[in-house]
Amino acid sequence: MEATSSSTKQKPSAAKKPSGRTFTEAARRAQIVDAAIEVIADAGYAKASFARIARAAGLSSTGMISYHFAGKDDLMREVVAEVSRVADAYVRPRMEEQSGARARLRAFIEASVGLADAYPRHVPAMVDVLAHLRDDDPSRCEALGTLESATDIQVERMREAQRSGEFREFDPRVMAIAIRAAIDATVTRAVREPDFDAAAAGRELADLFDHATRRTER
Amino acid sequence: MEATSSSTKQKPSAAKKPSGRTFTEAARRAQIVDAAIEVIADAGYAKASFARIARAAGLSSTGMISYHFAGKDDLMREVVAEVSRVADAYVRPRMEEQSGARARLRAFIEASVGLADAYPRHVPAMVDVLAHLRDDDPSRCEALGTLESATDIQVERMREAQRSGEFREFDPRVMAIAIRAAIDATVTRAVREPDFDAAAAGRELADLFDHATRRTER
Amino acid sequence: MEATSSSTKQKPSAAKKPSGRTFTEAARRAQIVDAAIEVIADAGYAKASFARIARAAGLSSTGMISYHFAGKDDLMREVVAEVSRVADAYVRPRMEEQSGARARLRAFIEASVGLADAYPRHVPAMVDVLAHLRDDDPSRCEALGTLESATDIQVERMREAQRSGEFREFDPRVMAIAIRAAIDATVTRAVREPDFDAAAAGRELADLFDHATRRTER
Amino acid sequence: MEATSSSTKQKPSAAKKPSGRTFTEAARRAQIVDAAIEVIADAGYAKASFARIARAAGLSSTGMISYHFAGKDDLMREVVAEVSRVADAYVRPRMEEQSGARARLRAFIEASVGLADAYPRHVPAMVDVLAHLRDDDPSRCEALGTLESATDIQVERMREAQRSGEFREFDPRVMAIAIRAAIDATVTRAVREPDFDAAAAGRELADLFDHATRRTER
DNA sequence: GATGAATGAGGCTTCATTCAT
DNA sequence: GATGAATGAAGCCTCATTCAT
Repeated sequence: MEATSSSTKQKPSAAKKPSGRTFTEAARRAQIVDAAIEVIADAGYAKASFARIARAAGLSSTGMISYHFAGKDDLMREVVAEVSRVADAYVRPRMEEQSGARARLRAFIEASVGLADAYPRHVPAMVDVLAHLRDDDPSRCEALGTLESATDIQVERMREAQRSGEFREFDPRVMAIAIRAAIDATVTRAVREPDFDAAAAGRELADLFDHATRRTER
Repeated sequence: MEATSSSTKQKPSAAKKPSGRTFTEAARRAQIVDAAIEVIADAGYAKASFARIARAAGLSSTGMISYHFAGKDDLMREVVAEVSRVADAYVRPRMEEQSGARARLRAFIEASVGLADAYPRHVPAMVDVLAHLRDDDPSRCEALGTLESATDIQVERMREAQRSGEFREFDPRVMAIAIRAAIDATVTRAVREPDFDAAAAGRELADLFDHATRRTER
Repeated sequence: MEATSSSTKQKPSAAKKPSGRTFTEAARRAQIVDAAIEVIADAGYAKASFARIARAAGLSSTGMISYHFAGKDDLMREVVAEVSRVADAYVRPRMEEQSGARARLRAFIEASVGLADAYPRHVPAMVDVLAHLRDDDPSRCEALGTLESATDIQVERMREAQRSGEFREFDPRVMAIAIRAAIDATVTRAVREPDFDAAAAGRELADLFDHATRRTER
Repeated sequence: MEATSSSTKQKPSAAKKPSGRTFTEAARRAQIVDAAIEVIADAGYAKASFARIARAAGLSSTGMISYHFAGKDDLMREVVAEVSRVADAYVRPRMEEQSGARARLRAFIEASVGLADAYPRHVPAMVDVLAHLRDDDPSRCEALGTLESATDIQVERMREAQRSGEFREFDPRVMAIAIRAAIDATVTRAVREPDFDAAAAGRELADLFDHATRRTER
């Protein structure tokens, strides 16, 4: 996972060492990551300074965050990882209890939008963080890698459904991008606007992409 | 050019002198806005400091920017307005030469994605700026207002097409959000990845939403 | 020689337990001092933080250093003391097996430079530490005291050789400063430049100060 | 505040020049460099923080230093350059009015030590800065380059005097290192100890190296 | 004894903005 | 109008040190 060369320069104390992490340290890290998610979702990445995050986490100084994370990159990487973990844990089982490409795509979309109700801040936070990762950013590789692979899996699934005749012919890559973007935008909207019915929007979005992907018999 | 006419609608509190803008002042503002678009697209909103923008504009000091704009908010508002203007000038005629809701939607999508080739930096810059506008941000109202109204117009158009039977029944609001998000994500991708065929992706996206919106006769 | 006796004079507030030091505690202190010497010689005093030293010593936290030393001053004092001890143990016997002021001065210089081969890190580390001791620094008195007394002894020796007619008339204080400075600079050079012949430089330096001090018969 | 700059303020009656603007910046830089020299000489490099230097320069914030210098490296490089300039301006004419290698070496040493009276803080500051330049430091190249070339020139001069028979045979490199180190140590001592007679010490040092270098048999 | 989490001061740097020229 | 020097507030980060376990 962190096998890439970029992470070799990190401090041993801060770099990912799942094994050598104390329980209390893991707890603090989780606490800080949660606070970061909250702040990013509420105030935006640009204003998510260590000072704000520390305050949200009930810490007395920003030094504490630097103590537990190698730097802002490290924290943001962890934010992305945490949201990915939560999203995966939420979405995957809901997908897997369906069979057939259409039903699974629908389940994927509805579950993804459903996250807006279950974890309202996670998705906006992650979208915001990812929007700020640039090519020159060394942390981009790892964080986006996780996401890209998720996209790749979806592309592969859709390609298979095309071969089996369940889906019509289309460019799976463009479709995957559109699905992802539509979900993220909808979730962000749902979180920001109180009277936005996320569940209904999820069904609408699922309908939308069902129509967009299914084989049209004429 | 059309620069002066559109900006006369700005609130007096935000803009300096809506009507009595000198020609040279308008030119300077345009020059700075262009530089800002370039910097935001290349380096991201977070790194788009006055210093960088001034350098990109060939100005000798950041004071010049502060002199011509009421603040960073004002500049960013103008960036959004400029991109909206350009986008509208590009997309609208291509839409209007079509007739029928389906053809017009297709033209809208293809033209919007086509912006990636015509003005590669404009759309990513605007997406980046809008991602940073928050509820507490006073400039949000106006900047988003422009965008929201564009969305509203599209929602209304789709609703009409539903009434006329050209489009199937769906929530036009969710659809509009999805279309916007998909376009933006595709354009951003197209700009960032050199061997991404924007025109082909535009056609794919148009197909996608054509399937998603059209009346399914069964 | 003055190894133990010198530390018994430390202020009670600075040293923990001058006399009643456990064997393991002494070992820990020595281990830390060695690590400090290594880090200072390699990275410089400015970068010799407790964190770095702890890592070099194989310790898991900087708290250990604070536990064993009253503070950074205390550690640095011990570094100086340790190097002094090592240098004295190396240089003194080589001096004492010579007789006559000229031979002894030569032996002193050659042995001092020879330290660069025997303990490459000790002398640069000490020079670096001493360069950072200032008048307002409370640890200056003691650490420099050790060194000053060494200089005083040498001054006295040279004065005697002047009285006996072996050395010409000169200011022994200036001479002592020059000898010390030349040795330190040469050693530092020798350690930093791999193809610097320390032994040859030692002989050159000894020649230099032999010419500079001996009675010139004309 | 502008105690130093007032002396440099020349002909204010002159019309504004395009270089006058650059001049004010140069004045500020000089002011900051002077303050840095003062602080480094008084408190040591380790404690020469931007905060301290800004205070010594009468500036309201450390941001001002960052505004005028690219970073701490840049400032320190300028410190070294300034001291080199001053030292050269002081030493070179005093050397060049002498003829013969012996007289010139003596003039060089006496003038170098004489700097302690003329510019008491310059030499200690530079010695302290140079002691902190490490191999990994990118600014080392330039700063040390200046110094090394000065040493090289001296080495060449001594080599020539050896060929002409004025100097005895010795390793000019070791000699140059020793001379430099002895001068620096003496100057530092002279500055720190109020009742240290720098002029006398300079003569002593000149004697020392005269004996060390001159051809012995006459 | 030893650990490592916590602290808070201070470091350098960047930023948007103001103001005298 | 234009310039660029000055400002002061954050920003992130490192440090020596303390303390409960």
